[in-house]
Amino acid sequence: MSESENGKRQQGAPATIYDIAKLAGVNPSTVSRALTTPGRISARTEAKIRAAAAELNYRVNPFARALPTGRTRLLALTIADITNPVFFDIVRGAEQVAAESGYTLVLAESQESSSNEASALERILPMVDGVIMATTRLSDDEIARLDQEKPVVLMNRTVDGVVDVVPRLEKGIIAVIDHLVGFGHKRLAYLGGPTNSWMNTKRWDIIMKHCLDRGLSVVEIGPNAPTLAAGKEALDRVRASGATAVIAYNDLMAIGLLRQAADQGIAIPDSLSIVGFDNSFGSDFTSPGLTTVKQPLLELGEQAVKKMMAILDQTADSEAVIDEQSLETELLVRGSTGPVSGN
Amino acid sequence: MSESENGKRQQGAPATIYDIAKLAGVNPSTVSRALTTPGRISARTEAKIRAAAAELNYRVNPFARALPTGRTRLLALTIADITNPVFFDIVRGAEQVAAESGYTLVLAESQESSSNEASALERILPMVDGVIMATTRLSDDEIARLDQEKPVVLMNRTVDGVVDVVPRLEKGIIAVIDHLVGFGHKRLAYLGGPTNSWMNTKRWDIIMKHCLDRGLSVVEIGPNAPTLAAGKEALDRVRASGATAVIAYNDLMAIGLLRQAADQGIAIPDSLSIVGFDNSFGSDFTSPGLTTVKQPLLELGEQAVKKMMAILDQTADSEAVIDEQSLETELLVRGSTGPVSGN
DNA sequence: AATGTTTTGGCAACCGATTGACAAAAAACA
DNA sequence: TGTTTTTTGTCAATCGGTTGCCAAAACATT
Repeated sequence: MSESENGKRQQGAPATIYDIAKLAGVNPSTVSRALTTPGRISARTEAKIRAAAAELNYRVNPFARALPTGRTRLLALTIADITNPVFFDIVRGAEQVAAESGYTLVLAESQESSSNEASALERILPMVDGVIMATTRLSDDEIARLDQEKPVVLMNRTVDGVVDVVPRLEKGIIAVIDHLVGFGHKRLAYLGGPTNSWMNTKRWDIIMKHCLDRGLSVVEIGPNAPTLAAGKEALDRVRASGATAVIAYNDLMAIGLLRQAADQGIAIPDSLSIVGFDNSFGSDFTSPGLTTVKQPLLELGEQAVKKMMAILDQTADSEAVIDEQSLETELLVRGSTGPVSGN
Repeated sequence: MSESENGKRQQGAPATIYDIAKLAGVNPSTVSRALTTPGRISARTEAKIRAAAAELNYRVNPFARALPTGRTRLLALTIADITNPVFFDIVRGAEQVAAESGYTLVLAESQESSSNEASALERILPMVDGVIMATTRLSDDEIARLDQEKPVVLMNRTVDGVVDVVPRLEKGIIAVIDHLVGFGHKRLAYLGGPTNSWMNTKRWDIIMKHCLDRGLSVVEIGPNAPTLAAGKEALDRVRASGATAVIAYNDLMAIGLLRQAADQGIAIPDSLSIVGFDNSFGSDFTSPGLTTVKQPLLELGEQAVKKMMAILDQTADSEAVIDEQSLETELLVRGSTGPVSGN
């Protein structure tokens, strides 16, 4: 912050194709063709133009390009709460695939509020080519309507008519339940997440079904916010339920339980087995580490963007890419589960 | 994915000011004025136009607007590694202030690589009004050059002539050292971060200075990647150094030390006191919780965007906003530090 | 009623690219 | 050499807004 502060900061206005045209002695449209339609212009002229472009340090103006083409190469990614580490790998996977294809991600955080989400989307929608919803609190109707305007890819949720990426839950959940049964648990609890979370309902349904099949008793405790604090608060209710093992809606809540138990001097897993969902960042920070149903988060993000690309530039194999559902959940055993002890 | 799949997904092309003009029976330029320059157009006409706009569900095309004005209301935020939870609150704080002012953030992750960072910026630069660098691996020169093209606000780093937001480190660091001295520690270690991190050098310099002042011995162990894994790996070196307390470059590394110690059955803080930096997400997941030098991360993000706004729309108090440096670090004591025990 | 002043809205150029249509130049063929 | 075909580059319209300039309309003043 010195002398240079006063007045304009950027002097050299960025070069345009008109500048290049002048320098190379051709028409602007020739420049455009040389740069975007390889082969359309003779090699000699193209080389001359590229040299001029390089000399002027030219970069296309994405807006000027977006205007006639309608394509911005921008993708919206909506998440409920950036403070939730599940999004780490989702975002990273999405980022990577997007960058490879020359797309850029714009993050829209809703902070768990559907009105926030709607207004953020309102703002971004006109400038993106599509919307990827990692976690959305919007209703099915709103999502379907959105999909009318711009292509949508949903993660971890299904809405009729909308493309989605949903890892199969069954495998992981069956493995957890078998794991707990193997330790002698007979009374389970499910610590539920937010009401308007599609995934929450789904997880509970499948858990309940498989507990019934095996003659285990299971109760749902909730709904709760999907946060560390909510997990802490819920510990008393979980213990009161008489369950010897609890499966939480996500890792954050499970860690909350774990932390609260530590504070109260309750031994984990001796007095209570705890399982989370997602294997998100931090689930191995605790002592003991958290047993969890791992989601392929990185792949989730990757596949969502791949599907979006398939929708956007319809190629031969688009159909196949869009219909692919290859992701699975799996059990990851750490120290927070163990044999039921005589209580 | 049903009947509606085939062919176009979006039918109703978004409304333009021309559509509104036709519906309201006025000239397109009048529509533009009515919508952007309140007061320029008579109340009656404006009302008519707004009604028409509402009826057509009109939203400005940001690109069409950006073309003549050169302002996109998009801000780039560069971070080194989205997997690092320090960014949670930074991003959230930045997001919030940006959204209030009608700006949208575009995240650019460099994954700790300066070439990645450069290429991501290359892609985004033409479409943003400014760049906020939360953690950058670029050199001073590169940053200064960037600032020539588009306004830059730096976080946690200082480059001559570039606007920055840097919390004062002294207060927090002095408090830690006094805290450790109070517990009887005489031999400290600093577990260093990456070489090209400005902040790493800064932290080490200040720690060293104050240790010297108090006649404590201190060694730097590093450089290291700023990751959990690097922290784990470093434990042996830390113990070999004979230090009774270690201050890590960031919380992630400190947690790595903590986890590794737990795995090896080394009691914390009895055998070794551990301190982190940042108070980032997850630093209270561990047992014991991590003592850390807390950074005002949310405010950091907020203030960075505020400064950017001040640069972008020069108002009366811009100077004051840009020059403000009010943030402080402070000590947050949890369980990972304690009295030195006879070893 | 005549004149002056302020409001209000329209015209047209412009931002920086893309692209269909076409003419000039070059190459291929007879 | 003359004709046809292909290649190459130019012209001009277009995307959807913004904005300086100007004329018409409304209002105020004498």
